[in-house]
Amino acid sequence: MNTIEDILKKAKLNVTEGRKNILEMFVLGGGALAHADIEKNTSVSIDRVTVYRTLQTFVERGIIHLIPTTDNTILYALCKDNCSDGHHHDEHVHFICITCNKTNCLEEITVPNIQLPKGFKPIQAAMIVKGICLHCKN
Amino acid sequence: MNTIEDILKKAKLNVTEGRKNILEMFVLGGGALAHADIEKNTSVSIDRVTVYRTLQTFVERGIIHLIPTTDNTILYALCKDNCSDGHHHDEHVHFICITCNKTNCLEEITVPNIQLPKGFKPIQAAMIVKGICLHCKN
DNA sequence: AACCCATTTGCAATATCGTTGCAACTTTTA
DNA sequence: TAAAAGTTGCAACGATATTGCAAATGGGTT
Ligand SMILES: [Mn+2]
Ligand SMILES: [Mn+2]
Ligand SMILES: [Zn+2]
Ligand SMILES: [Zn+2]
Repeated sequence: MNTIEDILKKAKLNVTEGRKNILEMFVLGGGALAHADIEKNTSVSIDRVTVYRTLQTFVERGIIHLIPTTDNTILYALCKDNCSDGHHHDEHVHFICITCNKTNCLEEITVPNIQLPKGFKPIQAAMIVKGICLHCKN
Repeated sequence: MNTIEDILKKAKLNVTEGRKNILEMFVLGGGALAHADIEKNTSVSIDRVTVYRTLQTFVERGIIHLIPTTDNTILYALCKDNCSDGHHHDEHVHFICITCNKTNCLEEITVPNIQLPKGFKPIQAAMIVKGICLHCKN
């Protein structure tokens, strides 16, 4: 039935108006969101602090993940199903459109392995590509 | 003769105590630095605002470059010689050691090209690798 | 439905971070 | 050495983020 509530329950979180609202923005909107996007656009009014705490909780429970950015803003996007609790599996490439300024998770593109200098041991890698997105081309 | 002053002069900047001090930290230290590192460790006391403005100026003149991070902190490192004015050529991989917490520019490793989904046009790419660095291994 | 208890929320206070305008000071150049 | 240009520090401000605590809400029970 209701996807939004299911996600919250699966994460063992109480289903509250605020959480439903915020999660809905991720599920329906599709793209990446910043704290400010959420604070401004929720239908119900939600306190700033609650937004911070909700995002933090969602990250901890594997509902959303932080997106690396090149301009030190903080962005979040929905995780895939197999993320949970403290364990994320979001090693995909992120694409930032310089026209519409939206950030897309390219779930199907994984970060390539590269050859590091001798002595460096890689554990995790992130890749951010900037360019023109599908909708903004031509 | 004095490398520090040369770099400043080449960038058409006045040679001041503050700038010499900050630039020296980059040249001697070798690694990446955050605003806070600089504010705390300069031998002469330099105002917060001046540090901000100095870093900004150095970036504009191609002396240092911003380093992308995954935790939305802002880091800077020395540019290679061929960066100047507003034109940077720092598309190398950055390595963050999870032990010593230092960030290294891997100047010789360029960010690999990848195949994006149809319709996405790449313009610039960044890659950040986390792991254990040369000095912290074993 | 009324209750209890754990969880969640909002508010106020506080901390950190970064920017701007302006007057005083320093560096460069003549 | 004096004028002009460039740079700095201070104070004020704005944005962003964190914490403690009391009030409100949600989930489970009777
Ligand atoms: Mn993603
Ligand atoms: Mn670098
Ligand atoms: Zn776009
Ligand atoms: Zn290390």
